[in-house]
Amino acid sequence: MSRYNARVAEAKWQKAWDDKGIFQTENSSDKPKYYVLEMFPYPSGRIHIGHVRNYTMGDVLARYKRATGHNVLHPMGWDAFGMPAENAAMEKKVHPAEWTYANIDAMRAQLKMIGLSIDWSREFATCDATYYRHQQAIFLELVKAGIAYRRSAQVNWDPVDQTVLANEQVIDGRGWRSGALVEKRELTQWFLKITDYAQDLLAGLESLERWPDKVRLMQTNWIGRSTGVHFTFQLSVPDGHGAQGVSPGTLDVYTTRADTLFGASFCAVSADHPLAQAIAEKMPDAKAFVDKCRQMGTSEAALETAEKLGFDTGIFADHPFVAGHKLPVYIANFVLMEYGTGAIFGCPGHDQRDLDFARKYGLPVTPVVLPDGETADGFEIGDEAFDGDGRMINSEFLDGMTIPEAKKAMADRIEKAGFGHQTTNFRLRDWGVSRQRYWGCPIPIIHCPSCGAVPVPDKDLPVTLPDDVSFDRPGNPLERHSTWKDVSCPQCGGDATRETDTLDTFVDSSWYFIRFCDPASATPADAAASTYWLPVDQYIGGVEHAILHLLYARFITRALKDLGHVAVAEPFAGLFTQGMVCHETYKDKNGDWVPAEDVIHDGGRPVQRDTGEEVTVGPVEKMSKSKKNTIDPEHIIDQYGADTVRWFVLSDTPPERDIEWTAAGIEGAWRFTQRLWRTVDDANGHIASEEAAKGTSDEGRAAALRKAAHKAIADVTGDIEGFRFNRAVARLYELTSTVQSFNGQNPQGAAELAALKEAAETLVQLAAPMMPHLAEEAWSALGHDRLLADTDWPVADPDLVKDDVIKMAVQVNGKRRAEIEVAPDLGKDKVEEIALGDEAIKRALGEKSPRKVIVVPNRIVNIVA
RNA sequence: GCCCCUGUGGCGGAAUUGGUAGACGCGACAGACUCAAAAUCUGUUGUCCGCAAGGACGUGCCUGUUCGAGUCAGGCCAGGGGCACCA
Repeated sequence: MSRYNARVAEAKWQKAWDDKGIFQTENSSDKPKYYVLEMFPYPSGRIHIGHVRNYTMGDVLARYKRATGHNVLHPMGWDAFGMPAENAAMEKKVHPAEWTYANIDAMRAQLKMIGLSIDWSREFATCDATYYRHQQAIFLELVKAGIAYRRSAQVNWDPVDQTVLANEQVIDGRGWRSGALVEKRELTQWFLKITDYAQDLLAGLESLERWPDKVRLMQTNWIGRSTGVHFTFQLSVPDGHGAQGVSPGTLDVYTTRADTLFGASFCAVSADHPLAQAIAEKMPDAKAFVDKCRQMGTSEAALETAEKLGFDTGIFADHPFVAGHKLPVYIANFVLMEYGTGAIFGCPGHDQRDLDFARKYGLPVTPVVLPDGETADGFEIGDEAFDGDGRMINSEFLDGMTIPEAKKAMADRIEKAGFGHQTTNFRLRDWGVSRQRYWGCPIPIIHCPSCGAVPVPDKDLPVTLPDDVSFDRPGNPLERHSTWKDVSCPQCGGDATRETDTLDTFVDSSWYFIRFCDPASATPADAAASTYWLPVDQYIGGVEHAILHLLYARFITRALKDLGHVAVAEPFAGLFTQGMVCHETYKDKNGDWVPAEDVIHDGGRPVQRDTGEEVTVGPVEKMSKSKKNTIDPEHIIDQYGADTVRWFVLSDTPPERDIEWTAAGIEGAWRFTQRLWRTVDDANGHIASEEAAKGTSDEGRAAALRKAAHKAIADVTGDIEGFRFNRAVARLYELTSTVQSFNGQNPQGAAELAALKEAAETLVQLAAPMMPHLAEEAWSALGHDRLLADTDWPVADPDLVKDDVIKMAVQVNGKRRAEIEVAPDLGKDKVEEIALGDEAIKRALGEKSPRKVIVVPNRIVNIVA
């Protein structure tokens, strides 16, 4: 009996695939095309288990599709721009490009160890000038089309480090390095008009049938289409008010609950609203409040969880339908300038946030919707606003209406009176793409004092990043790089400066899948290649990208379609979102994190490998560097081989769910690797035995084995198609056990040996997408010269997949009392007869007689007595 | 705070989508092989009552719909993901 040597076999078969170039793909074929893509990695330096899981899933699918006669595109590249490279530059004094390309080399080598069926000839990194050259061209086309534009927007500003901070770099309102209080600062920045596509992006979701419902729902909510009313309040400024003369006299609001207008008790405007700005200029305490709002984070979560604060401006808004009813106008920290008009009216009775605000500032609370079943007399709002269904009260001409009726009636009345109109509003905001950083795609614009923002002429593209930069000072090195920055204007020839902002890395990842179709194309997208390959048939990646990356990619693809670059509007026909990889966390007696790879189990106690000191086991969390609970796949592959690691990440846990990495789990996968090899090896011994060939077969046993093999083909095929890899794994465990026990029963004769050969080959073929190296080795051992990677997928014989007899449970009043065996698709009457004749059922029924018998064919019988 | 997801034995999970809850694996226990250990093989393994036959309970919690609910509806609880400059 031979033992499987993963190290030798894996190197051997990787070379065999490579030498024949079988994973290199042509841009045309008689076969149907299939484009499988996993979200490309950020080159952080090391592959982590999450990558292995992601790429293994894609590889299973790619290999399966190849075997089922598809022309498969399965490429790999690098999402290579971003902040970590600049952080490394600051901390380790290494150039971002050098750091990034070294990481790519290291990670490419690691990925190749996994044995992925990737067409490496199409590889590129987004930081390659050959890639971002085309991104710059696309950007200029977007400028020309009016999709890219400039406007002022706020950023997080660290006054000590003199730099813009990402939201994740703001911790409790302070800069992560300097600890200084973060300010908001206005900068002129580039935006992409994704809002022009809001309705389109929303409608397109309906066609994405092979996307998870939850992702479509999240995007729907993110786009946030609502219908409501936009209308104008008349403002009155009391005599002697500090803001005398600055008020524009009116205030525009947007509401989705026009029906509750009679319950309004205040108005509120954002601190960034022009009215708030105007008042702040005249009133010092208003300015103090606005400044305070400015110190809050820019993230929505920070705004929503912050204490709701307001500043009473002393100005009033006149209620449009109640003469003399004046609503105080507040500046409030929870009103977003970005949404609607940046101003609202508050109806505390029916909105929890408004209610909290009203209670805090002593404003009246008038219920205007009466819950069904309540009486108007004495109905009051307590601590909870009522946002359910009901009928209007206290609302004059709306009284007695349902909420939808009242919304319509109020909108009609406002339109007729001429101070407002019904409108559709989106929560989606335009996409700010300017980043004040070096390590990104330069924005190909030249700012000229006389010509304005001038596009860099196409012949001058790409605008490449200068290499000679230093990170010893804070801020963007491009801004102080005069030989790069100072240029002459392409239009007038006068002195001008380059745009020093670079593009958001989400732009890089919004069209890379198009570039893979033909990475050498002289245009951003080769028409023939992209028409052939797009859309991506199956995209696979983390659910954390469910909104931003996927929405931006859908948007850019639509824009490129409108610009004539691609033929499709939707880039990803199928989407699968995988779960994360988690691991236990460990701390030492000082409460410091202990690296998971340094922890061993000594007699059940977790201890540090070197010191033997006991560690405390913390919760199972997503693998992260900060918690030191990462496992380096390279170490595991060295120890067990790639197939074992691939098998583990596919086993047990459904792909969409989080998986926990455990030492026991990888051990179990390793034992199975050896068991599978042994099973095929043993089978081979029987098949080759001249002695066994002379014996006489038990036809029944041979037939049963064939049946098991063909059922496995049907099951595993369905499981791979349906992304149920964990179940495919379970089916392969079963088939292995079946073949193994057949081996143990001394098979002989033509029929048994033929069945055994078929079953062993089937087992190897079905395992191949998951354990490609071992499968090739076993396939070769079974006497095949042709590569398994080039062999067709087995086909199940429908006659062998069918059951001969079906076990049906029989229930009495919903409780299982017996099991009967019947022929498949036996008539209901017959089944009922057999069920009622069963001894256990007679006993269970006792004195009672059946009142009703429900027979679900091939499933269950329920007797109601 | 808002949006989305998840919750089943000691553990990972399965359940043909409303029809026998616990497939398959891990762990544990018992046995075989071995001088011994490892490896391997065989068997048992949701909980409770019972010698057994058998019975009761059981899918985070509560309520409901149904002949029948892990699955559907309503209300909670707990954990996770996203929230627009992390990728």
